[in-house]
Amino acid sequence: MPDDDRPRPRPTMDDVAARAGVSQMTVSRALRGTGYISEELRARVRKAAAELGYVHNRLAGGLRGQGSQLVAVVLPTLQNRVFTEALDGINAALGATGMQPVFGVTEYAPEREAQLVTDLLSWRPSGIILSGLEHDAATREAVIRSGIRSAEIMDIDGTPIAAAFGLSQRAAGESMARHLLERGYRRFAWIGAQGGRDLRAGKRLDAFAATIRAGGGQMLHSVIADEASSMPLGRRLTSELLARRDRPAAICYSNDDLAAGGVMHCIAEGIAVPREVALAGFNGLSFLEALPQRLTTIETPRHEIGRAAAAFVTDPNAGGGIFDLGFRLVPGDTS
Amino acid sequence: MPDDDRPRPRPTMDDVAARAGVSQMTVSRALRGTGYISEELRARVRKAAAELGYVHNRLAGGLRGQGSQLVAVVLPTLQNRVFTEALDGINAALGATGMQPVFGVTEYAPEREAQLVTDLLSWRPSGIILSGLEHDAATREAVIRSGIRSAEIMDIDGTPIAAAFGLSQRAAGESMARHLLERGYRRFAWIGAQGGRDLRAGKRLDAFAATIRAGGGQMLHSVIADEASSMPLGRRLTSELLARRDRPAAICYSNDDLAAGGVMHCIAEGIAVPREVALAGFNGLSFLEALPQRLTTIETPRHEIGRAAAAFVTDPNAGGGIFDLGFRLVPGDTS
DNA sequence: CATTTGTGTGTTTACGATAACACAAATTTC
DNA sequence: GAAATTTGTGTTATCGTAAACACACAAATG
Repeated sequence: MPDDDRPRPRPTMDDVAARAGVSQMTVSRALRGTGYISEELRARVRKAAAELGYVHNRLAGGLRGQGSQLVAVVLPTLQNRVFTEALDGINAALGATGMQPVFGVTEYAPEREAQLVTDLLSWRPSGIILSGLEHDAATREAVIRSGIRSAEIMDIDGTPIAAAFGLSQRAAGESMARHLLERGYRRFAWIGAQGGRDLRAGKRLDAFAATIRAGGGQMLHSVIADEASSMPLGRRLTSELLARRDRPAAICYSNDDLAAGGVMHCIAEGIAVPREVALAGFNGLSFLEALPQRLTTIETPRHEIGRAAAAFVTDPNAGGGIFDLGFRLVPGDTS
Repeated sequence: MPDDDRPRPRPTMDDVAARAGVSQMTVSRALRGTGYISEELRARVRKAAAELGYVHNRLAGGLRGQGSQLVAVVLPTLQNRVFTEALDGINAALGATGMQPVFGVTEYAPEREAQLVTDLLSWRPSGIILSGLEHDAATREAVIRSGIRSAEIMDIDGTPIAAAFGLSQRAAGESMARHLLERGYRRFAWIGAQGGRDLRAGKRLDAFAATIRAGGGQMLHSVIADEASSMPLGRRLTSELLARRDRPAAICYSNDDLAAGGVMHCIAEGIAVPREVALAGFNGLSFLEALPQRLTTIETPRHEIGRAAAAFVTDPNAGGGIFDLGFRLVPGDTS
């Protein structure tokens, strides 16, 4: 076992240069493929680098050069599929550019967002992707001062720092309300989670309730649990709601996890959906397709939102603005 | 509007030092809170930094100092809750240390893993977290040469580079098989996904099948779809499987998404579970609790696995080895 | 044939922070 | 009261890379 205890320093470009018999700068050019360089030298350098086990040091590169080849991503949570799918989209788009995401999670707390943005900016990322349009003044300020490209995802009802990619949460809430009114329902309830910290869900609820009332319907209940959304929570809240005297004819959930939980409750209790009570979700999560009862939901292009936002922040020429990637109301079974 | 078009350079510690009337080194000490420094100066420096909107440059810090305050994380996919939950655990543990995760996704392709590890190592992270114990020789080599702390998560059946945090996938498969045999089932089928690229699921299947056979049972079918696992896929495969002549008495799925899809199929078709066919999943995803039919599953401490792995790589004194965080078989309803 | 233009390589310098060392002044210790 | 320690601050060297500039020499252009 040829063991070597001292943590000998990692090889640098100078070491590679010495081995290949060229200058350090030539190594830099050869490995990055920039500027003019002969094929022969390029091969020699690559070989020397491989033999030494040379690993590029992007800290040094980023310090000297411009961008750091990192993109900062700030998400409210990793427990909601919506954000992990958006992250997947971001990751997919970055994969093509050689950039890497560094990320942080706020748990829906604005002050953590501010702290996180500061921390992430210290990596001098080439871009930053935030969730939603509402931020602390400090957060906005920090992003603007940084001068880097920014994108805000999921919501477009507001004024982005530079660009917003998502859908109109208000329009989605309104659309759902109109659909249910058209189907003849008049007595509604809403079930949500995250204790109102999810501002996008709040916008949907506001628009939903306003449209319902304007259309002659009633909002009987609006239950927002403090905990994170999940199928079990949806099941429990539905159970509680349906135990009340003034049963709604339709329940709208702030997302599909909750709605699926509602379906489970109805299946378990033998409650006919949608005859006895109609259920509607939000997001179009793929597992809805597997439910025995097809729910009404609104499909959102989460992956595409992430992809587009990442493409935006990595393209220095792309112009900002509001990018509405739309949504699609998917009607559920009527019997 | 005092607008300033030229992208004036971001303030550095020198600027802060000038404004606070101290040396640049004092600024470094004041902001990091290292060494001796008077409270008065510390306050003055903080104030100057805030006024200038100074943002620390960790590229420079990392280059000169040792660690880069980054932890590299390599996951096979973001579409499986197991890994996003582990990521959440990693993130939670890192939050306490001021480190940030940089991550990449391999899509279960070993060669992408090798590339990704090289890319991530170029950030000179203080640690790296990989998924599973099977890697390309190049990947292992790169991690070892880097000299940084590493942890491998989810699996412990094998030899880790430095440390493994997870559970014995074989023991889990065996445990499930024994449980089902005890319940009297003898005719089995297995449903999986990811076309066998998920090596951990493969280990579970091997151990499961071996135990079933040793216990006098038969493995009638073993269906591994090529696509990613999901509830709809589980529903489809279950439907196909149950349409065959030689129906199994029990179906074991490689994870809960697939199993839940199976439940949905049975509910929709009016097939009694577990009387007509028993179903068993793997992972103990929380949504199982919401199903009308409680399935047998094996709960795994995914969040804790992530947390422990992150704690390990950020603690320079922690000793390596195999850390079995266990699993728990949760029996389903029997009627 | 003189002059551009393109190709290939080397030298110098700067990026922005931290470690290591140096040195005063204020305290404590014996 | 001298020596040792603690506290507080500054100076210098350095991390590993890439931009900027310089300089050869070949081929293309007029």
